[in-house]
Amino acid sequence: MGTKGDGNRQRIVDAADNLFYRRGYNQTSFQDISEATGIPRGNFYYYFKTKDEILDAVLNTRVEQLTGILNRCENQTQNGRERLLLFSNMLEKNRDDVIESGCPIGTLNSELAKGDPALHEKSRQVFVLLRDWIKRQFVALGLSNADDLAMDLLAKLQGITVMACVFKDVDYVKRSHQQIKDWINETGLT
Amino acid sequence: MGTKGDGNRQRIVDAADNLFYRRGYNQTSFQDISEATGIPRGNFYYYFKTKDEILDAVLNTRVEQLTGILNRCENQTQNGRERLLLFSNMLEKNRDDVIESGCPIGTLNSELAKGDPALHEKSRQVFVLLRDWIKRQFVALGLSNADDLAMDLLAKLQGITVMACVFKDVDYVKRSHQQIKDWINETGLT
DNA sequence: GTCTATATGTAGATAGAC
DNA sequence: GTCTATCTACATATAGAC
Repeated sequence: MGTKGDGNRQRIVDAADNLFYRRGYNQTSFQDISEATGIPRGNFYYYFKTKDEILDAVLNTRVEQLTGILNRCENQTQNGRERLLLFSNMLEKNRDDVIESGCPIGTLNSELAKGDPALHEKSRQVFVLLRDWIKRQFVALGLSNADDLAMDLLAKLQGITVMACVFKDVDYVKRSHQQIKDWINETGLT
Repeated sequence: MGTKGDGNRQRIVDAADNLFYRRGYNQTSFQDISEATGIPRGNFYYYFKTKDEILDAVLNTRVEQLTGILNRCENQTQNGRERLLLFSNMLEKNRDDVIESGCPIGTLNSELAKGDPALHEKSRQVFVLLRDWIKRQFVALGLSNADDLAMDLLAKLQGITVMACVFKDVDYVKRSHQQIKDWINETGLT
């Protein structure tokens, strides 16, 4: 509700978002975020009581960003298949980051799965959002196994990002994204 | 080369292997390993100079274990397709652990990708071993795009493990492993 | 609201007695 | 070879001046 500090609060969240992705949550210290923003460590506690609360804010931001992406896909076409292709194309733009650091939500989820279950649950919500949106597109195509297909598409995307990060192979990523698009175009056709 | 301490050394490696999988490398402390083994912290430095050396020993153990698994698959049949199915069946047995903590080599790779490149490179070698073995089975089937198919199979497996760990859904894992087996059986048939 | 100084805990790593 | 005591660095978190 404040007016002045909100800018600083968002700068902390944005820097944390980036660092949690590139170095991981546990390996990102307050000092790292402080150096990235120029805001002193002690000041963080004016906006957040704990590091967990920063993570919570980061995940909220990611949900908002993903919602924006999905809304843009929805606004461009009414056809479920075309929406899925648009979404796939948007992911493809992050190719270089994926090769370097993996999928932002996938790797964060893997990391948090090994620690506090409450944190893991929060990170899972980003996947829930995405799964439901993909499912709705398949439902719009009249497919009865829409939820299974949503899981399959997510698994394909996650599999590619893991392998991309392991082997750092641009050509592999290009080829695999084409396979994804082919699969979207074929799926559910008689 | 010693005679007495080798048992303790292996106990440290085995406990670290398990903890690195369930909690992650960075989140596993010497105290954790100490409590798991009953061996005092300070004693570790008789066997390993740094924590990185423990990781190195763990990765060597994993390479050996994986080599053993692959050899067993090779000894049971000469047919590449059947070997791949045997391997897939072996992975399926780890279903509960995968749901809880993900793929041992996949999640470790994701974690190490965000830190020291030298550590990441070591963990990548486990994937290289696996990729080459799968490739050889496709080559034995006379398929010219064997390496691409090996990457595709690895991506499928990794995608399933990520989603399994995110959503903790046993039925999803069962269904997906059946898809893998179907794919292995179809691939390369005219 | 902002910043410095500091409290408290724990990490990896070392020294040296036995 | 084994173990205890300890060093140094850095983590999250707090207190309080401005």
